[in-house]
Amino acid sequence: MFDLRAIRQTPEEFDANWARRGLSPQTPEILALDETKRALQTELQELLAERNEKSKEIGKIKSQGGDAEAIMAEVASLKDKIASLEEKQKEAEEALKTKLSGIPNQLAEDVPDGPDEDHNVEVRRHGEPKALNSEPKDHVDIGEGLDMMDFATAAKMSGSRFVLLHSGLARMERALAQFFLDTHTSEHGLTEVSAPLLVNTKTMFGTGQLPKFRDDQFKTFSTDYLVDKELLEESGLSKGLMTYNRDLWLIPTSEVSLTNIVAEEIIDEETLPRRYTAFTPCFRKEAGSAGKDTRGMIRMHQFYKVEMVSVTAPDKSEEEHERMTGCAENLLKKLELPFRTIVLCSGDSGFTVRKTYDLEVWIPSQETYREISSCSNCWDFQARRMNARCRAKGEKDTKFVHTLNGSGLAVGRALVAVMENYYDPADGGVFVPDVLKPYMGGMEKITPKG
RNA sequence: GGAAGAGUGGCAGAGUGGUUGAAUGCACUGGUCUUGAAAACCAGCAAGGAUGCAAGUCCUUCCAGGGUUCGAAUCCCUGCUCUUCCGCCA
Repeated sequence: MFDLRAIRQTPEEFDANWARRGLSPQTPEILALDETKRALQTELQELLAERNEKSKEIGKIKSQGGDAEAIMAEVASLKDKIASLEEKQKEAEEALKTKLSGIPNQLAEDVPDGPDEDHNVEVRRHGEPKALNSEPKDHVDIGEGLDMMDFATAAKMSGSRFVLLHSGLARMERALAQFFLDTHTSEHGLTEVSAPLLVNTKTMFGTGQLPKFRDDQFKTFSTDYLVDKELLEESGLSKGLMTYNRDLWLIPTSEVSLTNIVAEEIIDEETLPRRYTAFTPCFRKEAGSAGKDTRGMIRMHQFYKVEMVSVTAPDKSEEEHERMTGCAENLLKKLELPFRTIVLCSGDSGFTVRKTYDLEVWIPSQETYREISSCSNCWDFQARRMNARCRAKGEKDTKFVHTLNGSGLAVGRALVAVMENYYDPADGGVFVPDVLKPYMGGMEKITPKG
């Protein structure tokens, strides 16, 4: 969300920034809605002030035993006017909020301009892809060769974009997650959190998944709710029943749960930054990805991810962004996987984001780098949506915090990367990276069953 | 799932229809005193918004939504959360 005062002052700057994402000018509509809302609000407040004053007078007269009939009638006559203005004001406010909640974040100045992912800019590179003396095998062939990766059975129970892992691969997935978490907590100073996987609508709004990306989310529903909804429609009862809502959303990333920890809070600025990490499954509809990455484990409806989230004071988020990206890179270095870091261009940057670094790991079978982590500075965008603020000692005013999130790392994709980069064509096995051995009982290599 | 109770400012906790945005205590901030600190004393201390050059004025908010009323923290309805007990369960 945005600072309306700032938009009023320099609308052209906001439009120019949004234009970098390919948006047409947004401020004329925003300012018009804002104008309407404020005019109604002022009018309403004048009436309310009149009502309050006269009501107080009635109280005074009555306490002195006088007759207040005349003035009571006067106030009563204001009632309808106030009710209708209240309605209009609420509608105007709603319209403004709807408009604002669908507009993406402002981009940082140093985000390169460009229409799509082909215009992202490489920042640095680490490691060299190994020269292969045979055709590279992709992770599906490797996994099925090991008899430890099973898409068919997953499809039977859940449809496409699900998978079962067995034995060594299942254990390696777990080992990766443990290794990531332990490195974050012991070396990077993050606090491990175990948080809800099902969250309410307000929470999904806070981090920006709703309302715009509704179609990408999985939603649960409860029969209780349906019963009540039917009752509601039949009875034509008040809207009050609508607030009874046990429907929950499956998190698409633990960024949602971790960032919303500070929703509605006022934090002592001295206690910032807060740095969280969590290992959770993530659930995504992948609605817009039909036909994309249909083979293998790259794009699943359910996958594991270790997430990092930082909450900082407003002047500290840029350095925190670099730090966070470094934490993710550190994991790939320890795994000895070749990767590069890129900065996303304007057209490829996400809705909530001011600036994003992607880490891309080398995937031999595709002879290219593929995304394995995305580290973003959301600035005050999410904080405004979830009303998360901080206050410096001795200061009266509160400020919106800045929030950042990054994968550290996507576990499924990390498994893919390890399988392909550590593949041994001699026997179809997969060497265990040194850092994972302690997590796999000292195992040196995953070898085919039997 | 059933029963009972409760949700008020950073915390604790008064307040059951009328100058209550809210007593009091703690915490916090400034001051007096002190070599310094503590104690004591004095003063200040919610958030969001509208309007205005500003000083200020006004509006909203006592879990949330709806209702009654000239007027709601206070009365009614619905929901949510928490506590205790029972049931069920990993």
